Amino acid sequence: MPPYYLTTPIYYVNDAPHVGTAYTTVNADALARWHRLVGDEVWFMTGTDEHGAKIVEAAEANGTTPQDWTDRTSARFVEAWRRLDIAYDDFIRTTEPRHYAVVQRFLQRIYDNGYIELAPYSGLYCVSCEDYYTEDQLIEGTCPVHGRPVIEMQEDNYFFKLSAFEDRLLEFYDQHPDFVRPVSKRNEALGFIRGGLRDVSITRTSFTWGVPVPWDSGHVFYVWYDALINYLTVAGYGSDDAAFASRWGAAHHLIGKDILKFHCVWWPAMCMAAQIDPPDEIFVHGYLLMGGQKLGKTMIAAGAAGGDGAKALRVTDVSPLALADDFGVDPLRYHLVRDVPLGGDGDFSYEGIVSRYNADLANNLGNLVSRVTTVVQSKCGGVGPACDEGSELAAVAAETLETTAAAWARWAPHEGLEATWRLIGAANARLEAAEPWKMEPGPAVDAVLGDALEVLRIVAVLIGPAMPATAREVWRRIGVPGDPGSARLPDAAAWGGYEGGATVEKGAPLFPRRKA
RNA sequence: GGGGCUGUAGCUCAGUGGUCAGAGCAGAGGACUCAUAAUCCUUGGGUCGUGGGUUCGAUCCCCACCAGCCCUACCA
Repeated sequence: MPPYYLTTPIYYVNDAPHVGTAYTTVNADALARWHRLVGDEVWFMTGTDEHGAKIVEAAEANGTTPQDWTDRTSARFVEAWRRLDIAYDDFIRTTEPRHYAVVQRFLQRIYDNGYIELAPYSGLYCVSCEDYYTEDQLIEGTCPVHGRPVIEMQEDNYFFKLSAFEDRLLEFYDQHPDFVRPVSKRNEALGFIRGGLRDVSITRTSFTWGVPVPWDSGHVFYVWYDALINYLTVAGYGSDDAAFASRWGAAHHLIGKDILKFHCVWWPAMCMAAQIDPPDEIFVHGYLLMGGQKLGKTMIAAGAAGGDGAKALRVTDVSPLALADDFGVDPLRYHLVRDVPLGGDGDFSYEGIVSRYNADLANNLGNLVSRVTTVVQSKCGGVGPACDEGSELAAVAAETLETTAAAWARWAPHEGLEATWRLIGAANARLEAAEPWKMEPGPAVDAVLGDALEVLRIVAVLIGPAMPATAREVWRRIGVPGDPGSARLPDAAAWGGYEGGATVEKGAPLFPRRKA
């Protein structure tokens, strides 16, 4: 079993999970499940990023300590991912002792290698960004990101000598053409590197909520600088050499485009400085856009505050948990995986979810389950007949498996699902042509319905990564024992798996059609 | 200022230096009634953003322009 180590970004615990973070996490979970399905030895992690001045501020504003505040906010992510059926193997919090140990070990190594040095730094500082700005970067004297006033600050900071890695990074990119995908994002990273790299200030002395710098007790590491290292903590850096050797040789980061620079520029340079390999691959996805606007914390906050009445009120729908309550967990997951190609930006709208839900889930998959189980009741006494080994659908199923698998393998789960749905369409067409509901019970009816049941069995396997609960329910209704999540390709999708003789249940519609 | 991306049927998007530019959804017509007013069949003539250029020939190559988005040192 080839190892496959998949990571999401760790989420900053300043606010609740929103649809954007759910988008990343659900897609990562679906990809992890897909890799398990094809037999990879998957290690899938997510977590929360909990240091920095903003956390200290938020804790104070809420009348509590940073530790208490991060305990509470991190728990909201755990809960959200539980609700959304995220099957991670590890959830890391950057405030955990295991992470402190790895950060200190890793950065001590870089320090010992001579890539970190002390330098005085003074300038205009934004507390929210935790960063300095030059005069001309400011907008009317305020931070260009947050619009907040900056303050005059001076401190001795340790700097990571990022500038020393310009050539080595370019060389690495040259030798690893698939390091960053898609290509458009790789170009962006290359452009950034070619534009010249500045050394990065990586420590702070103005507060203590961070990982202490091991060689200088007055400093803590800057939050981003400790955050990236979480991937190593989970992989077992310095604590489990066997796990680390396996996982770090197969590390795949899924990230949003906003943090491209840290992952595609800083991170490989940090790895080089510490004499380990950079990760295998970084896949950069786009944003969900809503009415052309970035859908994020800021927008949610603005909406909650009032603003433009009708639109602002829809903000509650934008909570992934609210959407899950409304549509169901699997339909939400399906929408997040199916409707937006990973890599580009995508539109996110209530109408879009409803439209996709009705077309794919209610009319096609759900309705197919209903009609097949109904006819099995009336023509086969509720017992599912075996499929026909020589069915014309066997070839369609084989082609579907091939196309679906190829798509998932290249980070195109939306195309994978699209391909899977063609098999559902073929089954519907086949029923229409054969009209088993008009036939007398017998071998001919059995063959047609057995084939339809076999399609449902295979479809359940293939949709499992995106909709695990639905996959289980389909198997249960058609009488297939076990959990499709434990199935392994390609065997599980080979034609002929539906043996017949099982009790088929006609239940309520899987996905009741929604009114637009 | 610099860099990157996008602009293709009502909507969301595929796509290729050359026979009629494609899919899904929506819409239209028909069939059917097992099924969740579902399904199946038929139906898409859209200046492939605008103007040039290269070429025997471009939607796809080059240039300019227009429109929109993003990055330019810390919100997935």
